[in-house]
Amino acid sequence: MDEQVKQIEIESGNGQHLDEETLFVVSQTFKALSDPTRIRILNLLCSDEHSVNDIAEILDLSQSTVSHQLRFLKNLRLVKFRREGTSLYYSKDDDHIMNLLKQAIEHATHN
Amino acid sequence: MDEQVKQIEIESGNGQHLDEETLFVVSQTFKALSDPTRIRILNLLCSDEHSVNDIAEILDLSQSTVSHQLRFLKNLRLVKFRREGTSLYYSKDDDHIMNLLKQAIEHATHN
DNA sequence: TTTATATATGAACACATGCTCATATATAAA
DNA sequence: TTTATATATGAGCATGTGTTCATATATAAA
Repeated sequence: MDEQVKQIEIESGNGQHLDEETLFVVSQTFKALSDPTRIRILNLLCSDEHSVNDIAEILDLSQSTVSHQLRFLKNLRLVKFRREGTSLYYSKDDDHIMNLLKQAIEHATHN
Repeated sequence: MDEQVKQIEIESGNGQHLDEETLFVVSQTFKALSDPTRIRILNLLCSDEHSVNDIAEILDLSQSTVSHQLRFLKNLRLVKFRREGTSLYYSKDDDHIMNLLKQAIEHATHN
């Protein structure tokens, strides 16, 4: 890699100019984590996989709400699923972003 | 699923139950980081302090927009300011959250 | 096939959000 | 005081968002 490009990339998270695509991806990622319902779903999927109806029952949400939010999270590749009969079991699909959520929760509870 | 199993699942695993206040604080924090304009402002304040007009000029935003967003960020204690004459110099006020932003930017650019 | 169960989907609605515009406030200098 | 500069603020508007409701789709069993 070219040294100048490399230097720019190193500094990209340190106050340098952010290109439009990066800005979009970062804002979308944080938007996914900015809704209480999605936070609860991700927090539940932090440890284990769960079917849609399980998530709805555990978190006391409607099946439709859970399905809509899972689609949102799936489009951002934050969760994935596997089929077993008629059930779809969802689980986390981005450990780095899940770690951001964990940090924020700890930051909020430890103060 | 019966109530006892449901209760156990809520409190088990790595993802602990999130009370309403934690949920609110976490979602508000991520909401602050979910808008491109606020991301650009925070990214600019990552290294140095800047006056309102400086931020507006550097990022090509209106003075009103910058002031509104700074109030938003100040209410969440993500930024602070000091007065010097008629100018207000804003700077970061939460290194932990700034670190979350930095991580997300690096995650977005390194893929 | 019919029936039951699980999940996905789109429309509609209420509410939130971010920007612009005009104006208010605050400090400093003349 | 008057004037200039810097910042804050509220109203209005267009757009975005999350939920509910009804319904569609998909898989499995009878």
